[in-house]
Amino acid sequence: MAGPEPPAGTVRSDGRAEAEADIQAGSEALEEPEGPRRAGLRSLPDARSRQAEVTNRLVESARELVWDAGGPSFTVTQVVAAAGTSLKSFYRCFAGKDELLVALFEDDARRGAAALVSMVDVEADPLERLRVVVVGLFRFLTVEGRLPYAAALVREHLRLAESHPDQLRGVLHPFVGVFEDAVAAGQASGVVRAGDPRRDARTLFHLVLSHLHALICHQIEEPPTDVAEELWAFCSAALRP
Amino acid sequence: MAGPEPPAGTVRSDGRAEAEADIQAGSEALEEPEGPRRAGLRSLPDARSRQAEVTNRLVESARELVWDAGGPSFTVTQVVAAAGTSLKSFYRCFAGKDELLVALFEDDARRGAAALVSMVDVEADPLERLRVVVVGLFRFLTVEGRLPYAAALVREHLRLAESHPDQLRGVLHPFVGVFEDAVAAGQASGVVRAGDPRRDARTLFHLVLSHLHALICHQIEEPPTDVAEELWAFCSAALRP
DNA sequence: CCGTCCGGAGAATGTCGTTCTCCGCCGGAT
DNA sequence: ATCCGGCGGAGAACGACATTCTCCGGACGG
Repeated sequence: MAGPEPPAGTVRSDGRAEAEADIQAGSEALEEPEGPRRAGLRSLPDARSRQAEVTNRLVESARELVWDAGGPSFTVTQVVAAAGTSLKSFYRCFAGKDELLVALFEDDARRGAAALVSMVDVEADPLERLRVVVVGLFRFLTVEGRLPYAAALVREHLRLAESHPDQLRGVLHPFVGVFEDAVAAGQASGVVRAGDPRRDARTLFHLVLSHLHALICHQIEEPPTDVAEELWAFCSAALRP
Repeated sequence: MAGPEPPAGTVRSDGRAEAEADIQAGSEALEEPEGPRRAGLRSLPDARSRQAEVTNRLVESARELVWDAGGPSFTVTQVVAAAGTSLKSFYRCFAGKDELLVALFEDDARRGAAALVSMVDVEADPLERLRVVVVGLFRFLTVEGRLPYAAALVREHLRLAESHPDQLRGVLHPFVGVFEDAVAAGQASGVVRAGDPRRDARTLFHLVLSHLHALICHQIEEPPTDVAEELWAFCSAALRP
């Protein structure tokens, strides 16, 4: 995964894939020129791809553990056991547990944003598109057993935003980007009041996460579908011209 | 403010008394009747007040540690050292570190809500009162060096909301109550659209916290005052009839 | 003065993240 | 084929903490 550009996301053919370079710390030694000087090593590319392979397996295992433990309560030892590798390898791939979580969230943000985009693209009306972004993200995170997983994401995301602010900004960018595009499009077609699209996007995003969290903590008793609609009612009122 | 609850606004110099019953687990033995059976003990009331005293000192020490460490990174050992008591006493007062945090937040919520109410009460116009609630809470939490403290509050509040949902609901009730009152008053005088005041109150509250957190994590670069005004612009748009 | 209970000091335990050590193994050099 | 150097696995060691447990002194009713 350290390579210049794995096809990983395929989200949008445009940008927003470059966050990767920032995400993985701990692989600083990799970019030195593989000139004839170091010819004696086992092929560098092999080492890279093996490491990328391990990294992916670690992230996958972490995802599963978070999924069915309903939180990042998993231990590093569990992750490496599930990934069939060793602690040493883990710490060669990530600077620590938090870095793994960041990588996991980055992966999820990419997937989620892709899913969201595909939900939005079937709509033509700008306002309807915006609605689908808000409600769609909410629904995407509340389907079936994904709720506890989403809870972990919401909670840890706040913690990580404080300890790794720069990386987190990059991680959430795909999501916020989708919101931002939708808001900007709404403004362009006059169905959304003027304003900084990025700020509004961030606000909407936080609103979705807040409601999600409230739902998880049983501070709200209504069914998710209703919550989603009420959320959208609030947002659309706030954004109407 | 929801029915049975004491008026959130008044800080009640007594305060704190009945909350203890909920907060401190681990003192099950205290409520047995002090009949002649157990006459041989040192006076029960004394024991209670001494314990309450210790509880207060622990909470105070925790507040200071959170304050100048900028987070709940303090250790239990530090708290008891600062409070001049022992681990044993700590665990007699609280079931664990989290319970202490809950008690701390409860205390702060009461103080903050009181401060908020006194800020609001100088205004007469319902919409203006609502504005002061939103902007006032924001400002209250961003003054001077309170920001890191507020950060800890926001972050841990989410974590605790998952592990102690019932207690947290009670803890935040004072705050949300102030919002709820303001929203309801706004509805009554027609400056706020119809809707469930409690839900809207919760949404506004979460919006304030989200913006606060964004500010803390440097996801927003503007000065706090501007953020507060933009926040209110969003909220007032969402709530206008 | 005595037994009893309270509460302090702090040692012991268990869990984790993180680091460190040892060692087998594989590919290339000789 | 044999030797060598480093990669990676297994997992022990370490350090921080929360939480529990043990011991002990001292106060207080009898």
